[in-house]
Amino acid sequence: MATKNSLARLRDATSAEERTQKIVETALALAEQGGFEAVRLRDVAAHAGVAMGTLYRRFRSKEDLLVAALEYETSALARRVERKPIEGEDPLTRVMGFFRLATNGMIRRPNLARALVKAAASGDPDLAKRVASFHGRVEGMIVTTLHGPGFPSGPTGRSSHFEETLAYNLNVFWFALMVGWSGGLHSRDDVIERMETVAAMLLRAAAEGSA
Amino acid sequence: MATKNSLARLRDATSAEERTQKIVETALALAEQGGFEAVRLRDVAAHAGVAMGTLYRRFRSKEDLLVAALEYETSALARRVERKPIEGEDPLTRVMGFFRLATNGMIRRPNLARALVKAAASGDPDLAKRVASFHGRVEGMIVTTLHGPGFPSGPTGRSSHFEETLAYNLNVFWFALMVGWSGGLHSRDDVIERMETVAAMLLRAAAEGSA
DNA sequence: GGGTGGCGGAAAACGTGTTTCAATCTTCTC
DNA sequence: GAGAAGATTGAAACACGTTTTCCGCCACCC
Repeated sequence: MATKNSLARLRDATSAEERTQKIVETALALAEQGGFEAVRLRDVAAHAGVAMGTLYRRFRSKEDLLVAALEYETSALARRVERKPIEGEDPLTRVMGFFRLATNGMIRRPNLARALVKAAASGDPDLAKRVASFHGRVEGMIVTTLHGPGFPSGPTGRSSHFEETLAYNLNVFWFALMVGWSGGLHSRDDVIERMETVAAMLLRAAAEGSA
Repeated sequence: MATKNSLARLRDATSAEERTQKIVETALALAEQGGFEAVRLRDVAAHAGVAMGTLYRRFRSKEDLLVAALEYETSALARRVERKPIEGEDPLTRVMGFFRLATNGMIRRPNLARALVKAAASGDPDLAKRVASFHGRVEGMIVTTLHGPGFPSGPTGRSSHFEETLAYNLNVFWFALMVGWSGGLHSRDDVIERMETVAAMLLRAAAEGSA
């Protein structure tokens, strides 16, 4: 039974982390096809090859799972932005480049986007940490984009409290627009246009405030 | 059976409008006590003295009912604002007075507030009209408050496209902050503080833009 | 006045998120 | 290698939003 151990290890390469990832990827795939309701947890468990109990050990609820999926997607966006930083002369141009990228990335798969937004806006206090983590990541990307390419983006870069507040506010606004889009209140172009208006205002006010 | 007719009519005085209102008020009461989950539609129907079928004839879903409840509450706020308009020298002071009032009004009953916000942010496209109506009302109040007391608030008052955009953006931002509060992302004081920061920025930018 | 059509009402049925439980399997410790 | 501690499984049970089904009542028509 010495092989049992190694076999078990091989199998366990399909465990823990990978198992969780499989669950998330399955949820993403189902959400992309049919939105929030299409993510039936029985199906997720079956496709991912785990039992319901396991799924619920990893995630407290359907919303929790979908917020995890949102973090997963956000990581992909972060890699994209790190690989090819947003270009542009002034901060407004760059920041709008970022929001255009993010918005298009979401809206390219509307069912998925709606499902993720719904989960993130569900208001479940149990999810606060995960949701905050997502927002924090996006804010980080905004700060980096504000600074522009070539700026040390790690903890080295001193980002002022001012910049962080600005990034926070831009992110809040963008998220709210996505919620509105998700609920059919406005179109993709509305999102971009509103975002541009507000970003211009906030950046101008910030520039003058710090000047 | 001639009396049957009049009796039926009397009963019907408890019907239609009043019946719907009773449903909404029951939902509000339950939500105030125990939040979104506590609004069990079986209970709502029982308390309001109607059958499930009736409830579903009036409202497409639980979210629909709660958004209707949100409109109901918004009407109360609108009456309050009309009776005693927000005072203050400059638009920023007034508009912050309004948001303080609205925020406190919501947060005074946190369970209810969370339930209403969740419904409004649910992203169901079927609810778009009702949700848009709610946002429109709040925007109307914001425009009125921006103008200040003594200003014709009816269709007489010419509110520029600029003011409407400003009100729209302020409302979007406020709603997003309420979503964040609802999800435990920040406190009541955070909401007020963030709102103040952004309102100051947007109003300043607007003043300069139109100058 | 007896059929008839339709509006609601009551309640059962259904789907899906969530929980539970006993049995089994893994892993870690000695 | 044996046993303990914990994780996983499979399946059933439960709760609640939503849908469907069936029934009675009232108005209207001949």
